[in-house]
Amino acid sequence: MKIVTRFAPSPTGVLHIGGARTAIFNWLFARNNGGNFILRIEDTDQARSTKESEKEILESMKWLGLDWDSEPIRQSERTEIYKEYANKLLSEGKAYKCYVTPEQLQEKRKEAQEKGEYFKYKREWAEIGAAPDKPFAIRLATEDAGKVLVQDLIRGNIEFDLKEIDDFVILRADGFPTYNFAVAIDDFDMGISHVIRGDDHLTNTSKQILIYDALDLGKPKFAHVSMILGEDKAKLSKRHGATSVIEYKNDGYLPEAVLNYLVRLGWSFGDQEIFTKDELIEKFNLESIGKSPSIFNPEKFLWVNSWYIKNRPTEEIAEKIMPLLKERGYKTEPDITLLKVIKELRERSETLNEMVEKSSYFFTNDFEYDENAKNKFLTEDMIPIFQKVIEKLTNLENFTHDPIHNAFGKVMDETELKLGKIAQPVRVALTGGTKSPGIFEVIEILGKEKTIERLNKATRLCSR
RNA sequence: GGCCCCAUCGUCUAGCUCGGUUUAGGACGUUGCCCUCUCAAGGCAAAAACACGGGUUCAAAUCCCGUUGGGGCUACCA
Repeated sequence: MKIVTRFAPSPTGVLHIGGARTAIFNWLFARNNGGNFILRIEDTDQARSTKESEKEILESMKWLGLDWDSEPIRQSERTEIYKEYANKLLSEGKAYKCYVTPEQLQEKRKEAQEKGEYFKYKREWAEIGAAPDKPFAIRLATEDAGKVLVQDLIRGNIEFDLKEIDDFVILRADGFPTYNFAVAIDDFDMGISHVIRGDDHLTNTSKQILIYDALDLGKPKFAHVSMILGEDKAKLSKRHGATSVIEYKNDGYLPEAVLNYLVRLGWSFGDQEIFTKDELIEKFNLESIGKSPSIFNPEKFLWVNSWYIKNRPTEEIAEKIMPLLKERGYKTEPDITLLKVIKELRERSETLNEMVEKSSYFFTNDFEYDENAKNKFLTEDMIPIFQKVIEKLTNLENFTHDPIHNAFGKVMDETELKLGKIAQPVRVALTGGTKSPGIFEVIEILGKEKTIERLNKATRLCSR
């Protein structure tokens, strides 16, 4: 059997963390089995669906490296297909027209709730307000007793009692299918072999099975994954901070890190934490997906990202960081200097954005001096020492790490000061603060001209 | 409320399918130490969990039942 999976977002917002993980699981399962991965846009809710949102979801998918086979399919363009199936059910008496308006139903529902009663749609209401020209919805005629069995690859067999299930609407008065109907039809029509989705759809699955049985269609296999929760164990939402893929992209996360972190939320492979994309494709399986919900942990996510910041090729980091540098007005090219800056800063940054923030003094002379650092380290007694450093560095022909180190050694000998006593003030002079890569590395990257210039400026700041 | 799902360190998880090999392993975070020109990175170490109660069994984190807790669904939304 050909493995075909799908990701079916509704274009009513951004691609969020939970949706992204569902997409990743489906994509991985398809790729692992040499199958197809299909993207289906569930835009049957005309009021809430937007093109912009669809575009953004597609962009997020591309950014994550989740490629799909064949063109994305939009449910809004398939209404005729749904109608056909609905009519088939109608003609077979497995579905019927219902003229009760949503408003009338809302009222009945409210009444029942006020009496503390369980609300269930009753078939005899269907004809209320019936007239030849009145709009109607189509409902599936379901049995009153019996069970529906959901066979889940992750959770095993789950039974739902039919007395809990309404004659639910499959085709709305506006001619659009409801979610459950469109999904069932599409999954069949598109030859989906495995439906991997959040367990918030478990009850929907029972309804979809009812549709398949009424139509006598073959069913896909189902795998319901537990949801991703926020730190307070509530469903992940905006108030838990960033929840969309795009936000993480904008915050300086790498797509590999997002992929890696999310796939490990609910799935594992022994003790392994870091996976390349190829490894994931090779190792991913449904059996190792856990049943319990997982809590989204920003700290671990940050750690995964910092791992990729440290380990991705320098050229790749350079390419990604250049637009960010440009935004700040730092003219830069992918030259040796940028590569050196990245080499030093990647050990100290958890995100690309942080790396940019920490790199300003490499690209501009116009950086701020930290007030405390200035007061503590740029003091009058430093003037002769800075002069010695300037003197030794000026004489250097080969302005690289080791000669610079030697130059400092000479200053240490002559002043009888320890390196720390010299390096820290120099650091403040060159970077404006007390935290930076190793001082010899900083000096090498800055080059002779800028280093001397800044030491001179610092000397002036010392004499106040 | 009803129905459904879930339950190992604070968090992600290994182990559970096929009960003994477990003083329950790894990772993030936390704390301490080492390294050290600062900050990091790195190394080493520590604290930290089988929700509870019953069974079954010679033996249970592993199997069964219940309780509790958490989550989801309960629309002519998806």
